[in-house]
Amino acid sequence: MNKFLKEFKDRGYFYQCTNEVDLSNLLDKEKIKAYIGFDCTAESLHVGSLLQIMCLRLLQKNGHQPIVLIGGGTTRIGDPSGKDKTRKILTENEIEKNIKNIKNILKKYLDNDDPSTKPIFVNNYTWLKNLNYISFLRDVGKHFTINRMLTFDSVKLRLDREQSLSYMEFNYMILQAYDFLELNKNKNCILQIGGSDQWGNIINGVELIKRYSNKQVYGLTTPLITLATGAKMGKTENGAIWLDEKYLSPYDYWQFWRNTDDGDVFKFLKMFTELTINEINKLKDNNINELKILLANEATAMLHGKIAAKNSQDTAREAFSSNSLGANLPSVNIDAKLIEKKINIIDFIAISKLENSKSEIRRLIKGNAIKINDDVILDEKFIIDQDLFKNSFLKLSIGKKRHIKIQLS
RNA sequence: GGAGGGGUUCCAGAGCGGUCAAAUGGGGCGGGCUGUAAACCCGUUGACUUCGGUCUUCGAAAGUUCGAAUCUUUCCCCCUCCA
Repeated sequence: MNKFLKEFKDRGYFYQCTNEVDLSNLLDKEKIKAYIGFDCTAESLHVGSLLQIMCLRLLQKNGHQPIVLIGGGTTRIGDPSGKDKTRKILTENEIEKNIKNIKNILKKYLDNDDPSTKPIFVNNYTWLKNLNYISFLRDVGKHFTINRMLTFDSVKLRLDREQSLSYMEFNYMILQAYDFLELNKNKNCILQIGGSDQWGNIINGVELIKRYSNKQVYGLTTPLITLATGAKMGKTENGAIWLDEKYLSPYDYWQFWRNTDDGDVFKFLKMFTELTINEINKLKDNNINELKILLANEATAMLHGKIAAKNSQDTAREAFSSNSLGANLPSVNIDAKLIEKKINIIDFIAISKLENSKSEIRRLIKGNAIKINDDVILDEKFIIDQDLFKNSFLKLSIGKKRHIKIQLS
């Protein structure tokens, strides 16, 4: 089997392929261009897209050139795959802003120097916006039958559940197929990679190119990652695990990986680090918590850099082990004048905006969840005074995992 | 356009004049056990509180009533069937 494909499988990226044997042979013979599309509904990417990003890196490592398609056009329509409801339609400004953010994150992950493998960024709005309806129907639309379109999950599930599907969304798969055709014609792209939920959209592209240009192209999908607990990866109640440090600090990102379920550690080491499969296999007997730290370090370093990863590890050790104050803990500034007024613990936490409901803070206090400098606070009327600040820092803990540095200013 | 069904707290989903800040389940949060894991157990889950209570919630508005998520009227939205 082709080296790229083998690693793709070994790392657990593989779910389905339109024609594995032919693709493998082709990859042995030549360097290709492959594309992955990212939609720009959200302001940033989160770990849910990380597997796709890892695929781009793997392409580059094997000398292939990734095309990153940003769905500026299709985001204006909304992919019905896996959705029960029509998505909210974003404004032009929001979309433009999102595209910029997403691009910046991807650039962090990809090698932008080697001219033969550096990513080609394209935005499908550039071609979709100029489509002429009549000629599009005649040239592209004639290759699709409604009969077949109705059989695709993205459409079928929506109809089966008696959820409405607008004509606009119904067209999504045709537009994505057209993207592939466009990239094939103009960039000689012959492979599309995507999540397993994209399978329908991908084969539509493959078939369209076959009918339109009589060319053979390929599709490859990655599995939907579910956690050992069965939940979907990437979202927590506190929000998504963003890849942008504006939305999630490197420390919190590190913590996300550090808190990986035991059953997912090896899977994630393979998927989200670039340790070789051999190296990973040799780790079988290591302490599971050491492995989680390794995972957190590798994943954080890849995104935020080695220094950030190291800092996060140090901070975590300090925050969790001793009475010391982690230097890199997320910090909050508070006006020194307020402390002079001797405010109580509830107001203190409320002012620092770490919780926005005083009732919630009261509940936390009742539940032994609040600590100041590692001492549990049980008294709602506890007064915060100057003496608690050592070198003008105070360590506030909310629950076992949230440790925050409060700083006087 | 006609006929029916429905909109309840994060979600699902009960309630159908007072005992309702609203059952139950899920999720979340906190605690315990542990390993910053899982499983399990316990608590909690509208806001404010001088911890006595007070205030705002059941699509929107108006009304009936001592009292309404529950009844009436109008309006908005969703779904199903017929045309």
